[in-house]
Amino acid sequence: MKNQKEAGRAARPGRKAVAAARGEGPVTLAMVARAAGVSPSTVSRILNGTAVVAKEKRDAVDAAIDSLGFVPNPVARGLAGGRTLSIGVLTQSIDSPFYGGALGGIEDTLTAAGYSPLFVSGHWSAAHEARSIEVLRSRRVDGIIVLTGRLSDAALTALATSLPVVVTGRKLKAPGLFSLSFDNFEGGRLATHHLLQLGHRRIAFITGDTRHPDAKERLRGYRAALEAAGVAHDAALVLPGDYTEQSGQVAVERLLDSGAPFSAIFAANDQMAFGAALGLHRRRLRVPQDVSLVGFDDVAGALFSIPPLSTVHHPVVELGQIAARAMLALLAGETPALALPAPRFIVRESTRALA
Amino acid sequence: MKNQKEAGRAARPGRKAVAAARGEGPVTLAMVARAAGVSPSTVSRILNGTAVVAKEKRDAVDAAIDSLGFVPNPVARGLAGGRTLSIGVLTQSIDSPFYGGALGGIEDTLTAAGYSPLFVSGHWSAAHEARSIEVLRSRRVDGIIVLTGRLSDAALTALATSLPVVVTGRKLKAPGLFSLSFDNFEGGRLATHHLLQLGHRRIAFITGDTRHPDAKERLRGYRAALEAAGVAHDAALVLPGDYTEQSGQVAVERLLDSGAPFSAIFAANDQMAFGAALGLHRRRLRVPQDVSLVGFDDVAGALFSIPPLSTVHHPVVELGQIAARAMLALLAGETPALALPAPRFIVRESTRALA
DNA sequence: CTGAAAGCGCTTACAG
DNA sequence: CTGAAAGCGCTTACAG
Repeated sequence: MKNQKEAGRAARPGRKAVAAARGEGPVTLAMVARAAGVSPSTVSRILNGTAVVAKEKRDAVDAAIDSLGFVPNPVARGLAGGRTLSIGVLTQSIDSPFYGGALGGIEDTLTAAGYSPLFVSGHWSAAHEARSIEVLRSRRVDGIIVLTGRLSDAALTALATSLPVVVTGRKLKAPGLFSLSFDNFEGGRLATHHLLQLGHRRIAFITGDTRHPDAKERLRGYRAALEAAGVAHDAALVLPGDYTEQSGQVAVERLLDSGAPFSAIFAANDQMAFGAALGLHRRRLRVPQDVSLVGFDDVAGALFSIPPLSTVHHPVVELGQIAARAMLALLAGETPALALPAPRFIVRESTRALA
Repeated sequence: MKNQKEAGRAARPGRKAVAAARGEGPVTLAMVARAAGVSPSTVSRILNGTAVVAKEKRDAVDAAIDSLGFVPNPVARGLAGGRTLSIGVLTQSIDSPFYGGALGGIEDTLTAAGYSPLFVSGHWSAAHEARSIEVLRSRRVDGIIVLTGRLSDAALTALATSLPVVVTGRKLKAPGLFSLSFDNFEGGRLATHHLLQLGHRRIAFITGDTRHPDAKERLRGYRAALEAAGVAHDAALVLPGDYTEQSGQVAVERLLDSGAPFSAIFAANDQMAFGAALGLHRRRLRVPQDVSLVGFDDVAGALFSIPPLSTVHHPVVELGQIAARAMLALLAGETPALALPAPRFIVRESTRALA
């Protein structure tokens, strides 16, 4: 009997000894409870604000937490309570120059609220995205933020029935789902309008992947601005692109080879604008002296390109922050009342009035 | 008695009903065991390859797993087994143009091995990094990959006593720790050598934050190359920078204002080279006609800068992949035998022979 | 307001 | 080779 008890008690010190040897101090909630002279339930309730607890017990627990340096184990919390305090974030590529800012905004906002983001990549494929979502679910994230991507609206709506979902880049209404979309149409209009104001009439447009709604909207904005200005639309001036620098460069080569006259280029994103700039440079065409160039997104590099690129500012950091705040609201059972700032056109040095 | 039993049994269907209503199917290991007619222990052992199991039971379990679509819950696994199959990754900024590639390499390699990366940012502050490491530990990651940063060697060595650690950007030997360092000295030498070969003698150097070992090494490489070529070192040609575009631009302005003659600039990273290029552009100096310019790192933007930047290729994607593979090796109890590729200088269009 | 107890979904000695 | 049992560190009805 005594031996058994000894053995039983020995288990704890043994564990602690091991932990100590590893330079670690895995203080558990039970230890805090013991130190404070209350039950684990009470400690848990104080931790979670789940119930009102007598002030003196609360103080004793707080003191114990401090002195022991207790940090709740999110893993155990996840198993027991069903909350892991982690939020899945589906991005297309963890190192996208475009989404980088959004990831940072998400991380900061979530971390400040005690949540951890779990980033997974979709690699621009619906299949990959679906797999990544599965990883997220198997990790029991409390919610999922989807940065655009190719998942169908139906898939997202279905997902939202089991988890709060925040999605960017589309307009979707469904229970448990909040969507956030940037006004790409207005952005496209703004950029084109800027060029028109400078006297340009022959304005080429390099499209993004037109399977994406945002690419479509930007194109629509371009057309609407031309139309509003009474400029006839010329199909020869619309070149296909896919949002990569490479495609921007190729588009310019084609445009030049086609012989169609133009005095300005509007690339549907900055990366293609950079490629276009290089394409022009190769043909000894100067920006903005010979050709005015505008981009879209205002990625970090736009400020230091040569010349600094005039572009539509896409508030990606805010996008991330707002997406995260919307998720936090959803988690709190609230209905997010948040929206993205309107597009602004940033005039830098890549455009000039038509002589 | 009957009622109790009913109530007891009702719990399961209730839960399942809820789950079903949410469109979810949280199949548990216990369900698999029941379906296969074995004990949970056996299922667990098959899952983990922890013991040899009779072929027929194994087949039955595999079949049950397939038909039920069972996915083990990593959260429960983490609690029970002490392994979470997640690896913490401490980066400085989730949206760094430089580290982006490394994060992608880490993600791909880890994901393929069934692990999930948990990215946290240090924001270039040791205090922040320490806090982020705590988040990682509280989440019970199985190991931590540290991408440079400001943590002391001692802190990392201590960390490695409780967890496998892989650190980049320094040379450190300690139990449970593997370090991976790029030959920045050689890279600095290579870039300078390229300029020397083109006939340049007055080569300015824009440093990184010299508190970082890599920045120091690059500077050392620059000096060594000059010395080897018998070129006197001129302190007026060494300008302080901090790895930002902004600082590169400022450095060039200072250099120009100082009146010190020079025909080439070696910026300790590409971002500063971009800033320097803009600074030169502002003063109507052309690259490479008037000034040759080289960078370091070969970030994505270098290929499409104008002109495309000659630079030292820093294999960041491989860095990430190798760091992840080293972690996997450490986790398997092996000693990683991995190293980074040697630096290569990439000649593009920002340099030319001195007339 | 607060405890005792059961349970979250696994893993792992402990015994066959 | 395989089960029954205990336990990982929490949370949450259930009873006071």
